[in-house]
Amino acid sequence: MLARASAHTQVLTTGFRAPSAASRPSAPASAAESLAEALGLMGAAMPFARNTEIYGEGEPADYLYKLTRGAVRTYKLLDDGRRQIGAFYLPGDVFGLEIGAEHRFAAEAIVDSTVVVVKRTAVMTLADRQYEVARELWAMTARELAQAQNLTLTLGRKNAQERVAAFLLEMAGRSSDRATVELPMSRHDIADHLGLTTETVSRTLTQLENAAAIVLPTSRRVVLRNRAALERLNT
Amino acid sequence: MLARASAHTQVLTTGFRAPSAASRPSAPASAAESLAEALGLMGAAMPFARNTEIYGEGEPADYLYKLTRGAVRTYKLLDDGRRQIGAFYLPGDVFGLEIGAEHRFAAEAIVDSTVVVVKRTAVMTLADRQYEVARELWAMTARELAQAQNLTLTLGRKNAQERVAAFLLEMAGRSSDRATVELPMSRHDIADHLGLTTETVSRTLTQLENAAAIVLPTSRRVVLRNRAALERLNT
DNA sequence: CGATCGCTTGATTCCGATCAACAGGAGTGG
DNA sequence: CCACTCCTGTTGATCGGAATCAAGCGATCG
Repeated sequence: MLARASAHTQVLTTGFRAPSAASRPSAPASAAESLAEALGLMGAAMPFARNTEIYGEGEPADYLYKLTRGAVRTYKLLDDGRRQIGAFYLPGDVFGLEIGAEHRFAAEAIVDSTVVVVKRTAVMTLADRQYEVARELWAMTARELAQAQNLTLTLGRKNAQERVAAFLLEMAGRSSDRATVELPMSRHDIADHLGLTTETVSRTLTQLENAAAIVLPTSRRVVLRNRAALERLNT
Repeated sequence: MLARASAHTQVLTTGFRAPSAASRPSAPASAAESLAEALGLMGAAMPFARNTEIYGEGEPADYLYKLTRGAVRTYKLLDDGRRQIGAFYLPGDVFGLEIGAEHRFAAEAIVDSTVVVVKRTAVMTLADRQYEVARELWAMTARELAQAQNLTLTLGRKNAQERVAAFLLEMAGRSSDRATVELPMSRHDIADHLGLTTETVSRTLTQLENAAAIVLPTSRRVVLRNRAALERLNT
């Protein structure tokens, strides 16, 4: 990512002003809870086209990212091309936060997206001064940990139906409309997140529709018709 | 865990003295790196017999734990008894650190073990005052995250041989002797960590032995004979 | 308008699960 | 001390769920 690296630098040196928004009294709830929001004011918005890389695995983690439009996947590859998608990010989510020097996953835009790019040193400087910021960075890592640990249970011990049900419920929990899920990602992406194949994801969604648990108005829109049935699969 | 809870309270109120060891100049390397060591001085040692619970999933996370002898597993259960072991802990490891109010996994002693139990509020108070402590708590969570994320790749995309090879290499990396691994846990535990069955773990170890990648002097001792072969399976 | 991509469905294969038996060892109680 | 049981691990036979191989259908795009 050579061209993009310089693009980062450029927008950041012109656009970055460290407004220290987390300390403003007008911030919502607590200062800590607003860190994700404050990050949106600390960096510069950058567009990424569909299927383009935001950063690669092993690259220096000099920035963190807040998604404001679109959708992002993070993933690891085995050398023969097998892929594990660690997480999907939706608008409002922060990703790319590392404590080490390098990104442990690669990140790509799933659809055309806009990302606010924030220099890590700026955030760390803030954390040095304000305990609430340091605490919130820790909390972000802890939330990612909880999510990764839940995924290990899904991948280690659930069958295809249970995996897909868990995925739909998780996506529903993150959407504004609790009952309708818009899927920005392909069946292949879902498969690579759930440790399945495209065909199995497709078949399983069809099964769930036949069982009246969901409706598929289009392939990228899922209506949860019988949430209890899905939750029964989820435990 | 009623009897145990009061036991915790008792030993802690008598034994806890907050020596603030992390700030002593005699600490090894950096103050931050010695937090795990300092924890050993902040709590009271408690013995746990083989297969006994240290804490349950969903219990209040009022303590964190440093293992000084034995081995520990943390796990989640599905309601029909399927189990996913999130991690194994060996002497020197810290576990049970949460940012939320509750333990997200249960913890059990695999063999007779000794654990130093530290009140979380004591550590958090220290973190409020010393940036290095807060930073090290964050780093501990980040290390657990990295480990959980690596496990998702294993569980989502690797076959049985690759899973077992990854497990052996990870255990070898944590043992003093790089080439010999002592396994405190049963085949069943390994299976529940790797998303396999007891039989498949056993068969796979036999295959690896037949392929001259390992030797099994006893069922609980593994000698890595051809590390390159294992690493070829690991990527 | 042809080509490519994403999705679905069908047929078949295969890896690991399941079911089953047995051996060795540790612990227990007589 | 021995007889017994229980637990752990290994190996064999069979099964089954998801992967693989294959085909076809729209929708999108150059």
